[in-house]
Amino acid sequence: MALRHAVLAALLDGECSGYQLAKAFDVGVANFWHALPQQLYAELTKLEKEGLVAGRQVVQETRPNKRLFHVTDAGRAELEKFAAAVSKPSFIRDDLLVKVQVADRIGTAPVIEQLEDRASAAEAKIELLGKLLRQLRGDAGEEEFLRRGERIGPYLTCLRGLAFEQEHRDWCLRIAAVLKERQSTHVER
Amino acid sequence: MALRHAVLAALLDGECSGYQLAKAFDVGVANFWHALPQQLYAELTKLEKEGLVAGRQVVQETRPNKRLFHVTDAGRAELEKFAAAVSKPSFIRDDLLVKVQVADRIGTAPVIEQLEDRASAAEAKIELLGKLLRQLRGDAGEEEFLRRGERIGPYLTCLRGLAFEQEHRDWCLRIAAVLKERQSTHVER
DNA sequence: TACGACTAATCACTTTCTTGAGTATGATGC
DNA sequence: GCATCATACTCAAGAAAGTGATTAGTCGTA
Repeated sequence: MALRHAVLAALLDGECSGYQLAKAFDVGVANFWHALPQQLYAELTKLEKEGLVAGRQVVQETRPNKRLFHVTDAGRAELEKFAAAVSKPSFIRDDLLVKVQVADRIGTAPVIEQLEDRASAAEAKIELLGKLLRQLRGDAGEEEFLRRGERIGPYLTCLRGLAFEQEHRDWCLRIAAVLKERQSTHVER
Repeated sequence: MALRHAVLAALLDGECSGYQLAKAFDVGVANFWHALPQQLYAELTKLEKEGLVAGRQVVQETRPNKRLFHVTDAGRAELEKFAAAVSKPSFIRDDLLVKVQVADRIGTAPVIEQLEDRASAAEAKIELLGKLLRQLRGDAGEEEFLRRGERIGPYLTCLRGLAFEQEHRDWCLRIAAVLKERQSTHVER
């Protein structure tokens, strides 16, 4: 039940619309949670009903009207309660790992291809996150920023995202190499 | 829809019961998928109905009877199809990250505590995985084993699990340290 | 000899996530 | 001038995942 909290967390950095939120959940926020637009709209509706966020209609001339949401006091309280509660452990859950687990039994070729695709995707994400981090910390160095920066929360989650993607890329490349070498040496499969 | 494939993957290493499977999903298999016993029993039932696994009753004297399942040819085919299909990208999805994102806004103390708990949990998992890896590769060194070992799939996923846990632990400790230092220097929060 | 842990599993239910389609308008590109 | 993209959102249906409780015999231990 943490999508709601992820939404509250994202809205804490300023009023925004469901649409903008959906974008955020595709880049920065994606480092700690992922969701499709439909889920976000649905969650916003629920949160509004429960009084944890409030929305206001913004009439626009050249674009469709939109609703901007912000976190209410009750919403903040809910977040605080959430932060104090025990968190469930985090798990890796990845299709590709299932495939690697059985790759040596059922054929390595398609898995190698996917490992390499994943490595490229991770590489792209790494660059993106690097930019995001530089942007967040401005002129300051990392140590300096973490000591004295105003708002470090998003920076810290991005660091995690970055480390995750780097680890992911390295693993993908290493495993791809291992499987390739085996493919070429013992051809008996 | 990959719990079914995770189950098939786990059963590929030998016939086992729902109960044994549940144990496996708590240690080794947990490196690529996690599920509760109830989910596994339910999935096994479905898989059996679809002919992807087959079970046989084993009557026991001193323990409750059990059903041992193995993957059928159709199940193998399904796994092969799955391995060849594109995999959806993997996301981090972690309560604790949501909390860190807002920690500097709503109070760091409970978050620091949880970060340290997580770090210990990760440490324990790291040791466990280290043992598992040594066990899997037997006498051989890692490089050697990966080149010539019979069954390297589980080893490769464990490597990923290990790297993940190490990264997780390091991040938790670093972030806890950062938040602590801020707590002590600018006390104005 | 009572207590809890282990083996082995099932039932009932809820929440969450995904898929796919649909609406409407303005801006941008070829 | 036609196509596609971006903004902004909604609805419905279904699959997947998660939660909680329950049964019941056996084994070790305090």
